[in-house]
Amino acid sequence: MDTVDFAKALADETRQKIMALCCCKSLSVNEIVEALAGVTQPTVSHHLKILREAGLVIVVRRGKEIYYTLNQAKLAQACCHVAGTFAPNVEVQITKKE
Amino acid sequence: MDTVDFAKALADETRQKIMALCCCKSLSVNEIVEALAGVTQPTVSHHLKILREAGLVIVVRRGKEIYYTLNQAKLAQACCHVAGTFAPNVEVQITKKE
DNA sequence: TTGACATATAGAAGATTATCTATATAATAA
DNA sequence: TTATTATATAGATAATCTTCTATATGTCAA
Repeated sequence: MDTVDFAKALADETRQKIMALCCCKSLSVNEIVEALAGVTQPTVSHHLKILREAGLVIVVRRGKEIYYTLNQAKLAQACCHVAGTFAPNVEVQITKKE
Repeated sequence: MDTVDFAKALADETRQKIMALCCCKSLSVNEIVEALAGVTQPTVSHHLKILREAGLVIVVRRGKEIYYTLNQAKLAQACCHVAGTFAPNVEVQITKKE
């Protein structure tokens, strides 16, 4: 992924809250809306779209609900790519996966 | 550093060009302006201010000129922090420094 | 001190983004 | 099919950000 697109996807507080929420579990849009408290459903959908287009979330439909999960591997990879691009003298690596 | 501030500092194409330019060498503001070609000096100064406030550049004055260098260590550290925050199941580490 | 050069800051204009309300689309249940 | 629930999209508004021009500040040399 392009480093500018990646940085832009990260560069919003609400989006980072959403990322933190669904980084380790699958949440439906409504669950995210409830967890955020103070943000409307269309706003959450808007942010999810940006994360989706950046390839940072995994999307699964189950019945009426759509579940979002942060793609940790993709995110870690993008972080390493940024470090590799702008800090070539520092070795940043993914050392272990689960 | 806050992950939102870090992401915002990265989230601009011109800023990333500046980062790439002075990631491995010290450049004066005018040298950056010349290298960018198409961006005015005040615009460059504006972006350098944002990078400075994010702690991502090292600033040294030599005579009339002010030299900027990207702080690779800080940048790599911030990348690892982002990965650690949002991808806790992936191990991203600084494995070697120079 | 004055002039020249390098960089920063102020303020305005235009572009992009975040957010809202209203509404459309999709899936399910009755 | 119709009603209900879940999510997405459209369009408007406000805030934020990028960029410019004009100007101020800082440094050095004459």
